[in-house]
Amino acid sequence: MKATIKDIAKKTNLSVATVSRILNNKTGYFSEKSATKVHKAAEELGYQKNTTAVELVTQTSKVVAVIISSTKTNFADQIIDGIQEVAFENNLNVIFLYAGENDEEIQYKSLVTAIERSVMGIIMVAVELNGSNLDYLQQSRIPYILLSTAHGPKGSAFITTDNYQLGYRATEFLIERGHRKISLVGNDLSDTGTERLRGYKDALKNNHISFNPGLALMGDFSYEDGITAAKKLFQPKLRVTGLIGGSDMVAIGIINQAKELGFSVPEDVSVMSLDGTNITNIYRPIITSAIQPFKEIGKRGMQQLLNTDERPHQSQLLTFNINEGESTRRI
Amino acid sequence: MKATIKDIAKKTNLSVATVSRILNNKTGYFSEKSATKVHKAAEELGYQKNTTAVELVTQTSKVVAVIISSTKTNFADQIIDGIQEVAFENNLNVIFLYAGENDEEIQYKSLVTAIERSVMGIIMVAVELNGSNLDYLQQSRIPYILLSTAHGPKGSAFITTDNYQLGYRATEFLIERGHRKISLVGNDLSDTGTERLRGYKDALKNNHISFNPGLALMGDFSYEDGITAAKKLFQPKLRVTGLIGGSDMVAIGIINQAKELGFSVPEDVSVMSLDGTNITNIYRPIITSAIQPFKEIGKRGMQQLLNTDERPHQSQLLTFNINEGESTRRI
DNA sequence: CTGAAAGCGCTTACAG
DNA sequence: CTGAAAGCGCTTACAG
Repeated sequence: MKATIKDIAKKTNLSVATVSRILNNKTGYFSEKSATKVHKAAEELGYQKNTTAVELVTQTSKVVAVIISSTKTNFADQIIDGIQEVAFENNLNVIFLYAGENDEEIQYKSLVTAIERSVMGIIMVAVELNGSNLDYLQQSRIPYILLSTAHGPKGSAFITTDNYQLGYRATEFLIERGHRKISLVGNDLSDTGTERLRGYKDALKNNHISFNPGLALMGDFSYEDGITAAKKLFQPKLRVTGLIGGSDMVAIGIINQAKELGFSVPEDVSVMSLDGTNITNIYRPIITSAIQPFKEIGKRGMQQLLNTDERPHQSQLLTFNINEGESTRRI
Repeated sequence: MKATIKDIAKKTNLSVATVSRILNNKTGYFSEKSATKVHKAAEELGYQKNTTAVELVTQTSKVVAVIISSTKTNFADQIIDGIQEVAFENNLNVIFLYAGENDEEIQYKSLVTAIERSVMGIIMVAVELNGSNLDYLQQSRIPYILLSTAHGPKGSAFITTDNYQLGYRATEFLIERGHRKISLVGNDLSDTGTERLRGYKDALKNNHISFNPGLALMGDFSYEDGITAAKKLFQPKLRVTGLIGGSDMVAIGIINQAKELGFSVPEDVSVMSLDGTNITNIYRPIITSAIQPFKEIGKRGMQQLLNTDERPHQSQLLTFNINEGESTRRI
């Protein structure tokens, strides 16, 4: 059996109340002499505080649960880093739960795990909550925030990169370098993808380029989306000069398939991406990319959760920079 | 305030005992009529079970804590998948804690979080525990297991790929293809790295190639290790024909730096790696790699934790296959 | 089928 | 400075 404060009380001939006060260092409520005895006994018994009991009696928790959509989303690493950094500064514990790839059942199970433990807050990373899960989350009354996803309705707060600008400025970037046949590839049909598409269209329009629906290929940000798009757009002949991948993986898919078909990047075709994780620096050619501030998204998410009491959650759209690599060129 | 079973009891004019039995579906201990009333009241009150209280009173936990060394280790994703799969089958909850990159303080904090919650088991992924943290973990009496790391001493159980064979067979693979000047790059000084080095040396010896200490460059499995090694071994002229990177990142570092110096892979030099994560298929050239069974490591780790009672933990060394990509050739 | 009671490990007014 | 007591939300023998 694990030792409890009762065991310490018995061993030191003190009450559990006094032991508790000493262990929690409630200065002024105990004598040095008792303190020494208690600490010695605790040490000898190998005492471990039972946080579960503490949380029950104090009705508080110092735990934030982070629910992540999947382990396949490599940008989540940076968001996690940001969350951890702020949590560490504020002496909070963070537990992570993986909710699979849009799997409603696993998503629900991870919500249950977090909610039934009465965590102090929940951060959802890149999770598209379906209706009933969102209801469940809201009903719990636990403060929450959505990162790297943009749910307009239902009044949930979210923090993400400005997806409209992502679409707009990437398109503009290629236009400024002489491209006019530009494809947008691998974005999904959620707010994230549709905002990017809107930005793409507006950038074309403002530069007097007519929108060609055949060049906006939606998907789910996957490597395969890039492969598919390249097959479609590069055969029987190159129908575009520039492509924007909805993620780094999409861009790499495009480039690999371009090579497969005998085209060079950026000599024959320019390719850029919209995430800018570390892989863009490690791949060759180095990939031109809009670098999303993922770590900052994580930090702000955690900070905002801590300020719950002061004001209602507010959504934030963050800005970004475009890093010019070796996968694009002026034509 | 959140609703409790006491609220339900009041509303239904039943005792908390009966309410508890109904909510836990202890068949035979309640009438259909009461059950209906209770479920209705629970629904109306938005009742949420308080798992913290349940764990306290039943003195059990259905939570396994997984402590991961860092978000930079990309193979951890597959291990996580394996762990989740088995946990899901067994109706267990898994919480993940990130412990930084060999940071003793964060490592300790994550251990505290897990231990003070009396989780039913702890899985350490790619974590090198220092002495006092290991003591702390063992003292807690919570079952634990180490994945993808090999601590010989202190009787901890671990599951990992056979690192000796990894070193041996990768070296042999290159020797069979005519290479005799072979370098091993980027492995660390822990059991993992030293076992690989031992396998490398034995493979050389068994093939009558003398060991050259200048070709065994240790490191910490990083991209930079690959860059550094290539600078050292490729200038002023190529001093090796084949290299084995201790991780996919090390191999990519070598290849990128080779390109930088004007060498082609595999025409001028062959490079292979010892992880085999997805990036080896996405990079070009496709990287020849010993594919570690990471997902299997995760599954077995979780399974073994579940069998704690039956027999003491046992260490396992798993086998692997080598996938021939485009980054190596016969010479 | 149901309830009263004890208890999980801890904290904290209240009283001295 | 210390202790007795109540209570956090729940479960479960025990008794009926």
